[in-house]
Amino acid sequence: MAYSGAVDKPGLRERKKQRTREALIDAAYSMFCANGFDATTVDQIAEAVEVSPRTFFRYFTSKEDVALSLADEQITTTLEGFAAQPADLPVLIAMRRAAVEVARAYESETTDSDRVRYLRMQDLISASPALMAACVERAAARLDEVARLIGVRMGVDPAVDPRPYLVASVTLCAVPAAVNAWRATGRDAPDSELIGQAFGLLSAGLDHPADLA
Amino acid sequence: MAYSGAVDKPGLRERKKQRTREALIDAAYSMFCANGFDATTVDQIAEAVEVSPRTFFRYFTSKEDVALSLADEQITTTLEGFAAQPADLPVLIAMRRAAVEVARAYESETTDSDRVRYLRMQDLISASPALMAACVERAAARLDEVARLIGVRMGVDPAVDPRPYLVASVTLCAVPAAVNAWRATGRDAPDSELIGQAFGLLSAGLDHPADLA
DNA sequence: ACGGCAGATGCCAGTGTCTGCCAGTATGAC
DNA sequence: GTCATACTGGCAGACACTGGCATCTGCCGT
Repeated sequence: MAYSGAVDKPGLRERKKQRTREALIDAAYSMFCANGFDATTVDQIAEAVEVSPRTFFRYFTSKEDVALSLADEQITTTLEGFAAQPADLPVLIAMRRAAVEVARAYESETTDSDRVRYLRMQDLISASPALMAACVERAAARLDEVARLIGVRMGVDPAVDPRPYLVASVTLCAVPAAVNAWRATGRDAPDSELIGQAFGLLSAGLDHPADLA
Repeated sequence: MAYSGAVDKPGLRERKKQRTREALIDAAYSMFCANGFDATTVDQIAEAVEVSPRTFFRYFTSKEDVALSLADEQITTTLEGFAAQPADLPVLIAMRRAAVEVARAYESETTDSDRVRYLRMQDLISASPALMAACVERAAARLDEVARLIGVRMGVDPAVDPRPYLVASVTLCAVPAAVNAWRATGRDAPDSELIGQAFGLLSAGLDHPADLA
């Protein structure tokens, strides 16, 4: 290496790739928000970044992929936070804390572009059924992983006791849907609070009335 | 009308349409099961029934549609059963009863073709991510309808109180996912039992241990 | 510093889903 | 029998996505 200042310089090729990837995401989000997800074609996104359409598919496996790349990171971060919670916490409480932490982190993001992009993504997913489906599909793909983590905390084996799968399903699928609906009801509380409330209801049992604070 | 014997004869045209529709579903299921969902093309299905591919799309909006036509009916039936439950039952209990009833009805279906087709559908959906996604997309499309029904029973307005949406999401999305995972764990209990257990856990609150009977 | 290597990209052709459009045919109403 | 209507087929085309091949460029050993 030339001079050892940085910990590990990624190399020119790698940086260029990263820039292309970011540019594709940015262009895609702009156009999705301007014209809608369905009305935006891959060709248009590629043209905006001045790469060939073929190249787009070398960075993202599908049109949905570019829209949900942020959501994926979010899930990953949440799971890391979940695993790091104190071991004596009940499962849903631990999951709630992790989810709320992540939402708060995005909400208080200093750089505008990150925070705005996060909010845009929420709206995009809400607006497009195709995206919503893709979102759940990706979540389902991680169901095993999540169930395993939950099983560890519950002290049971997901292969024998199905409860981890139930909790995993609820977390991955029902909570986002509920938060989405919640936002639709007009309350403009930040997502972090809505997430907290959704978990609260689940934790208490859905049939028992709970205060909505 | 010609002669008023039957209550309302659907007419030749209508009957022919119904036959075409059934034939398409049958052919599709056979080929899906034989070669898989993805490996089966619309052209092949159309050719098997001797209609043009164009006509296929006049009966079904997509390839997924033909595979999920049964699931749609199932949801509809469940919702009807839900609305018919005694009004003093808690929401999840009522939903559980309705869902279990429907599953039982299919399991004890007298005509083999219906029962077999139901089981085939389950396996198809489990096996194909694309189908799973479409399934969720359709469920999401009915979220408002379900939330409205639940709101009536809870005595709250879904436009103000988001809890109906939470329950609806859980019912439409988390429960099927959990049941699916449950089946994957190897237990070969009938779906009706798995559904019942899943609702039981939700009703009690996910953090409290519950017997899995 | 040079040359070869591997990865990144572009271009092209092709598959498969799905949608308008227009014309031909069959059904039901009179 | 006649006519409007609905159903159908065939065609052209948009769009997502994939494989193959040629080209170029950053990377690395010598």
